[in-house]
Amino acid sequence: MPITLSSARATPSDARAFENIVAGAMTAAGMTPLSLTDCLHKIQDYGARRHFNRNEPIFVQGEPANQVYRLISGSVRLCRYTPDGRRSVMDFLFAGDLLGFVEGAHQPAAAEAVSDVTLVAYPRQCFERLAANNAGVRTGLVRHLSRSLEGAQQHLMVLGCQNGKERMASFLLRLADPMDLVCGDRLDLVMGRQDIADHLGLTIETVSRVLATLRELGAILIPNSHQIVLRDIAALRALCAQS
Amino acid sequence: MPITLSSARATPSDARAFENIVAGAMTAAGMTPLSLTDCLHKIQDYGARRHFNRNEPIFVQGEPANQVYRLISGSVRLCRYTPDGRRSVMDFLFAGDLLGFVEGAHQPAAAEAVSDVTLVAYPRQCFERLAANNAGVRTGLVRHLSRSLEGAQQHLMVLGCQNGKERMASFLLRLADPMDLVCGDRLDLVMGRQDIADHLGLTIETVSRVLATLRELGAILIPNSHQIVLRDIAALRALCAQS
DNA sequence: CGAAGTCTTGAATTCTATCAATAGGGGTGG
DNA sequence: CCACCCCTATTGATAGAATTCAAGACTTCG
Repeated sequence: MPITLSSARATPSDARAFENIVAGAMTAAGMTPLSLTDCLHKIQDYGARRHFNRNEPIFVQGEPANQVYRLISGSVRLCRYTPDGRRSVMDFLFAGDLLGFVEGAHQPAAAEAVSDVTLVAYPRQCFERLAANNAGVRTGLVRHLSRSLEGAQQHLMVLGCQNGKERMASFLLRLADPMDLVCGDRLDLVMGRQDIADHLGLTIETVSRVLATLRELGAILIPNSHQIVLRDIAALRALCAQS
Repeated sequence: MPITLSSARATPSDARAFENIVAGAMTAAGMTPLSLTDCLHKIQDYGARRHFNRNEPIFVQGEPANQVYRLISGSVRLCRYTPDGRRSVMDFLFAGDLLGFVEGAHQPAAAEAVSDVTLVAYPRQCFERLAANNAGVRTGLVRHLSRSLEGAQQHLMVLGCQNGKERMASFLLRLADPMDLVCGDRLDLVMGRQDIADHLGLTIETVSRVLATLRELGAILIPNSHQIVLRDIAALRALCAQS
């Protein structure tokens, strides 16, 4: 069940409604093609709104990929497991992020709720039909995939070239990225130490120690284990110096 | 200069010829949409055939991305550099692989010839025009991006979860992947030890030592530094056991 | 043949993992 | 409201893995 942008296959009756809404939204917006996120957002009432509790699986690795998702609130970890139980947290996703846009028939990774999560799920066939008839959606899909690839490659650099302190600095700055950074900004760490460890290719103990080191260096404050104050952003930037 | 699949912008005169050829090829093939690779292959005489010597840059990180490439022969490393000179080899590419299909205006990574390389370069505008009018090309682009992302995530697992021996086993099996594996198969290592090290997040010395260890375990033979005989494939598979 | 580059091997150091114990925090039930 | 318990996080001591520094062997090529 690949994401075919051209095939004219049977679709649920909702699909036509989707397209009309999107078409209307696009013309109303004055020919500016909507981003993929905006498109899904406009039709989100047609998707199924779902809720997941902390640590609940949204989908598991290997299950049929027949839905695509848009995250409304909360945060999600995207991770892969080895047969012997090791885990790699590929990425963390937050409100507004997209999820489940894969080409193959099965989910190559699992998605789990880091905090309580609300999202909208769309049948994959509906999305494919939407894409088949809407150039803006196709552009958005390509952009989404490109950005995901870009992010994965940046993280490959982190895991391939950086030591513990540098990895943590990169992680904190990436978490803070959306906000325009000012020293003293408070950062919420919704994910636990084990999640961070599996994301950075370290152990939970090393994560703790590295955070303590950054605090001793004066780069951060740790008011509690779920909050970090970025005390010296220049120092953090210097640590993770990567292009 | 994003890869817009829908915009009707001015294109070079060659673009129309591209489309006709591809359209012809597709109908001749009996409505089976061509893959992106096949599409580019069919029109490769319209691209510029170029040659690069060993270690020569094909494009550098940050340069304007205004061409896309299809590798005819030889092998290429795709890598990123940090300001302080560290290098991460994101991937190795071989004959038939695609290169340079990025969304942004600039190359996020560098491409360098590992061995002598022959490739075909197409102006990006031509490709975009082709994609705008050809559903098969769009499908192929999505598939290419999805597979690249899949590969990057698999490598994230390697760097995040595996030790030296396991990384090397994963690397050898991935290199051998296209051929259906038989114990005793000989593998050509076109890339040097430093390339392998920067790909696996190790040092050149560790790469040497890990290879020696795998030889002592009986998993491989090393007739010379550019060839590896896969002596015990089951042992290699057991080492890199990842789903 | 010589020289430069690449690869291998050795010894010491550094970083991270592992094992183990303690401390903190949040929620539940008395 | 407090006490208790479970889960999570921190800290310490030790072991192990990979890096670093250094020297020597092998290739390749002029």
